[in-house]
Amino acid sequence: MDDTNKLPARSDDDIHREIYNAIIDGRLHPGEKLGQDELGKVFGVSKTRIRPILHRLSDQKIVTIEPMRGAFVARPSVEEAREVNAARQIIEEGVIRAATRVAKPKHLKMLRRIVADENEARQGQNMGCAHRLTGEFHCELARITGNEVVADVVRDLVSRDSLVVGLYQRPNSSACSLHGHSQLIDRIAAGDEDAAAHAMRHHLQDVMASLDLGPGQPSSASLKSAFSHIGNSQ
Amino acid sequence: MDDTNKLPARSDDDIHREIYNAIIDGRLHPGEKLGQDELGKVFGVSKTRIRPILHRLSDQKIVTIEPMRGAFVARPSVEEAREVNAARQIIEEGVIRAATRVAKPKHLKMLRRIVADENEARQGQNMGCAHRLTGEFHCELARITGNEVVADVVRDLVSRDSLVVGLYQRPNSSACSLHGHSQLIDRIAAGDEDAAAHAMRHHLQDVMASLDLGPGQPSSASLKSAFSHIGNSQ
DNA sequence: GCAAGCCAAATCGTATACGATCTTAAGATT
DNA sequence: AATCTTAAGATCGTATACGATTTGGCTTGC
Repeated sequence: MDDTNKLPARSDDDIHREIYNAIIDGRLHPGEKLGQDELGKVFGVSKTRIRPILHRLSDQKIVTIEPMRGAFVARPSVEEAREVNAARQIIEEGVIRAATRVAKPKHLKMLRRIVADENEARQGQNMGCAHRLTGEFHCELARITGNEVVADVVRDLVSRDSLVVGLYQRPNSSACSLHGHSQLIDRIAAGDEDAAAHAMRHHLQDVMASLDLGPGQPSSASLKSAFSHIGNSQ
Repeated sequence: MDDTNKLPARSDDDIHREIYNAIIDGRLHPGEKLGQDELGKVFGVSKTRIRPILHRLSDQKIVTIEPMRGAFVARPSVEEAREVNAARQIIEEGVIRAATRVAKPKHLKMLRRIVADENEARQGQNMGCAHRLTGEFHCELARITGNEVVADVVRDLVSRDSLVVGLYQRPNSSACSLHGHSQLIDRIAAGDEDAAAHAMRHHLQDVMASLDLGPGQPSSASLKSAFSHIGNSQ
């Protein structure tokens, strides 16, 4: 939407965001190889600039780097999935408590709008967009605290969970998050901190329970096609 | 001297940790310049390997990178200090609640031991060690949750706060944390989640209040002396 | 026919080299 | 004397080049 006819993304942050989004949006699948030379050609730069970006993604646990083997889109294990979810339960409890204390009507409005958009996307069978908005809800909730550090932490966790959901989600069982989100908003609106915290924990548990924790298989797609919108031919 | 690479092959993580610890322990002061060539000579490697490490430290907000200028030890502003502290209040509330729910006697024992060590260090005027243990207490508290993701998040936040404290701490007003930590342990031992959360918020507020938020001055020390224990000549 | 070993191709990790940009300091002008 | 200009030095950012390691296939032997 923003980078249509702009020739190759220039800054390191742009390239980082490009790969990041490609992974979160599911255009690059878990397990897929991210060759340095190949990515360099895609973005029209040398692999010297690609390497630190891959390491940064590795720090974010979005990418796995195997020494002398290369970088791959992370394929979180079931154990890691459980741990990230548990971390979200712990951290987002503090977040929703803080948010409940300071939430104003405009914040609630914003949250309701996200839920509405998510509902709309889901009705339109636009599952990718709906999935993205599901994460956006939690990020927006963190932003209510007015604390950017907290927002960053939550965003990182949500990103990792996006990978998990993409891997282990059952075909058609994700309507529960809509009800969960609405319930969270109601609790916040009521100013009931304990109830909101309780609802958050259960909401995240529900999301976890809705997953199919059998091993997901990485379907390999073309790397170049995922970045086709950049329009840089080798 | 024979610099024919007889130092144990240092991994990037080792170098990262070395610089990281030097900053957290206060051997490198906020604002100090971290030249790529200079650091490369210190560790006996090329700046090619130093650069990504500096970027990684920049992601952790421990180092500031000014484009085309270089890297410097981060000198968090008063505003950033407040934000990190606020983030800790939000996140560590969730942490201490989770810890209270699952804490076992051995965990309490570990926490009390850290407080004892901290007290001992403070009596022995070993303020650097005492300061480090103050952070260690909060990290250990996070580890009680059994969740490594949470522990990592807390460690990052505590690290950033270490820089803040090093910059803005008043000469001799840091005994309050001892009482605060003991109180936290008591609340956890009592299994009173709400009281523990309340105590945590106030503890972190107290730490913040004990700071002198006048501008701290960066004292520039020699870069090589900070890594003198590595013993790499030239 | 199958397994083990070796060689070639590919890819990664690091060092070196080079152009770009900022800083510094000296010199000329007002 | 102060300030603007300019040139030299230093440092950063990137590309290229080279050694190290893995992979996959082919040969060889059983």
